[in-house]
Amino acid sequence: MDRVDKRILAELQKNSRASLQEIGQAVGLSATPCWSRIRKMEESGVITGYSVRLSPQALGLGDTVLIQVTLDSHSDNTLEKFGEVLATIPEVIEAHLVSGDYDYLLRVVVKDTRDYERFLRERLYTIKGIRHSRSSFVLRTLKAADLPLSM
Amino acid sequence: MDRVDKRILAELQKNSRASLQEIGQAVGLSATPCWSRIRKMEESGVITGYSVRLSPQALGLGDTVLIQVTLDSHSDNTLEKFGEVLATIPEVIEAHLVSGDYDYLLRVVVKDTRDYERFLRERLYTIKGIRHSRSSFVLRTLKAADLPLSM
DNA sequence: TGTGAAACTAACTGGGG
DNA sequence: CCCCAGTTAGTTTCACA
Repeated sequence: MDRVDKRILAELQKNSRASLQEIGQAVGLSATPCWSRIRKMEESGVITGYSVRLSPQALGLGDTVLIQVTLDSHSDNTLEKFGEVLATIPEVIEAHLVSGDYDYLLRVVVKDTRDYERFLRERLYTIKGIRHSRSSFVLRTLKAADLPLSM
Repeated sequence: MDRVDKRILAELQKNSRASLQEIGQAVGLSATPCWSRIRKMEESGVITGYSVRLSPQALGLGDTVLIQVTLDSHSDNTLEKFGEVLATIPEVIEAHLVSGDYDYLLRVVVKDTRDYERFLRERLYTIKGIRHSRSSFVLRTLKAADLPLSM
């Protein structure tokens, strides 16, 4: 992992379908070494896959909500069970077990506020063991989630 | 956007470098219609780009921290300024303006807890206008961030 | 809208600096 | 390590059902 590898990753973050020639051009190398560097990073686990960026809005998912969840109990069993239930809920696209004031942070996508009300009623409030939850609607997103490669 | 389009998107979310033949196989179509459906979704804005999934750990970014930030003032100007400063901090990989108890939720990646202490001292606490911040370390991530296509 | 073949472009392999 | 040239595989276009 040198400076050139990081620049290649930055190019792939911008557009993973760019040709090896385009990437090579951007980092000042021919296609062949770019290809072998990328392969090495795939093998070493730096690159874990290739994905597509989708517009939630265009898919009819206009609202993102961040939910802080506090559980009744912090036993291994309760945490495990809660995680398993979350895995089955499509609206929950992220779930993090965290330290601090609450236990879980969820990221949920829904059509609109009406749909969110349905989500709470049908999905979240039917889960046993939730002591407390607190919702925050995302009003604006200022930064997306690419990893920093300059540090 | 029909059922087949969604299945194509699901395949691309799993692996955006799969060949059109592989995608076609998965959705029961030949390569050509897959290609034209993908092109249409690119043009209509459903697909906004192609990216690479990287391992934060493999890049030496072992800790993720979620920070709730409350600002002193909620004037347009303050919010704007704060957003501009955040944009320049590489450790901040996500920033959401939210409704509710606090104003911003940040997602920050750092090497370790020592590095987080540095981040707080050098980056976050030097920003004017922060009334209060509350950090939660991510202990475990149970679900990643692909959009649901089954709903 | 779909299929299948033809033309084109990019990914991959190996030889040489 | 890198470049270049040749081979293989994938993408894009087109004629037709």
